[in-house]
Amino acid sequence: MVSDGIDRLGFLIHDVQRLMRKRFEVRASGLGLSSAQWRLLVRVAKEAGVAQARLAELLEIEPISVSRLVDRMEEGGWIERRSDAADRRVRMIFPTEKANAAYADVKSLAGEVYEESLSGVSPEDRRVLIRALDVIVRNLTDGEASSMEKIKNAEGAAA
Amino acid sequence: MVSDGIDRLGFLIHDVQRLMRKRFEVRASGLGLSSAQWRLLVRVAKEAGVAQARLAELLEIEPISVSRLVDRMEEGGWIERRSDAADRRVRMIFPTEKANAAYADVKSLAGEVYEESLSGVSPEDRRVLIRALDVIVRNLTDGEASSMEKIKNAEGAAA
DNA sequence: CTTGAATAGTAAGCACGCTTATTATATGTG
DNA sequence: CACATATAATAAGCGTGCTTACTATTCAAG
Repeated sequence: MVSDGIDRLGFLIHDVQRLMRKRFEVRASGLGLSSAQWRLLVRVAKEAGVAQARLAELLEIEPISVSRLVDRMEEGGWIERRSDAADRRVRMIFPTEKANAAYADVKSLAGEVYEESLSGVSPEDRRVLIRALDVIVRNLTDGEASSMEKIKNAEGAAA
Repeated sequence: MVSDGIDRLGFLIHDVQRLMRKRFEVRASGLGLSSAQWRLLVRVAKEAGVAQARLAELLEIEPISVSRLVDRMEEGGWIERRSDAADRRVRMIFPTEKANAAYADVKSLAGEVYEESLSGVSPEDRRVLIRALDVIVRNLTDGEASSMEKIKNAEGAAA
């Protein structure tokens, strides 16, 4: 019962997240890109011109968190804010040349960290791991809707 | 090759950690215990009188992080700092009555969050998940030693 | 005993998440 | 048009991690 280690799930996830982030940031420190900035950059690379509010949805963080992250990334020369002529509330986010140039490098760097993390884990177990994590994300994301409103969000995602 | 989803590992871990912490904190908000405080409390409950420096080792966070966490937990009435007569540099940390009383409740609350997270994951896959996460922690912790000193730490852990 | 290195704890300041509140702009309804 | 509501972004301030630098204390050498 206790020996399955489920009671350590939270501690394990917390430790893994902290260690992976740390390792990534040591590697990427030469570039000056944090892991949070990298996550944002991946999205912006795929959807150049995306609005901050949409980024917040995609990254599942609050708009204010995007705002300050984008502040620092703009200072770092990774992204550009441009105004939307059609809706002057909106700031459209574009990757800079610097970001495009670094993209492939940082991607392979992230891949290295994943490989180091998974050293000794069989391909079979890796699949189970990823699948289980996907299920957890889904369980906890849906659960939010049950405890609060956010049902409109679910509709939005389905559309 | 790409369809195994390994390239999403960092994103998944990050999301799972954030969602689990959030869910825990919503549940425990009535108590005023955050997940970081809960992690520390578990250690203190097992080793009453432990020094802050030792807590930092156990939790694998920096002493300064323990210091400020303990500040807030002392304010919240969860722990007590007592001076060590034998070594006046040391602050020994003890759980309060309030902490002891809340311990079992919060533990079962954490268990609920884990169960909700793992809904739909088979016992078999749960074992694989825990095992894989354990391996990742070990891979990334050892790797730190290779890049820095910390070899003495490994000895300490073995003793 | 005195000097110097090591250790325990803290201070200051940063990154990144959050909540709550504010400003500017759009939009829908009378 | 005018007013209410909604939305995009930001501001202020907090929690938890970090690095770097400091004080107080201990301990090892001389």
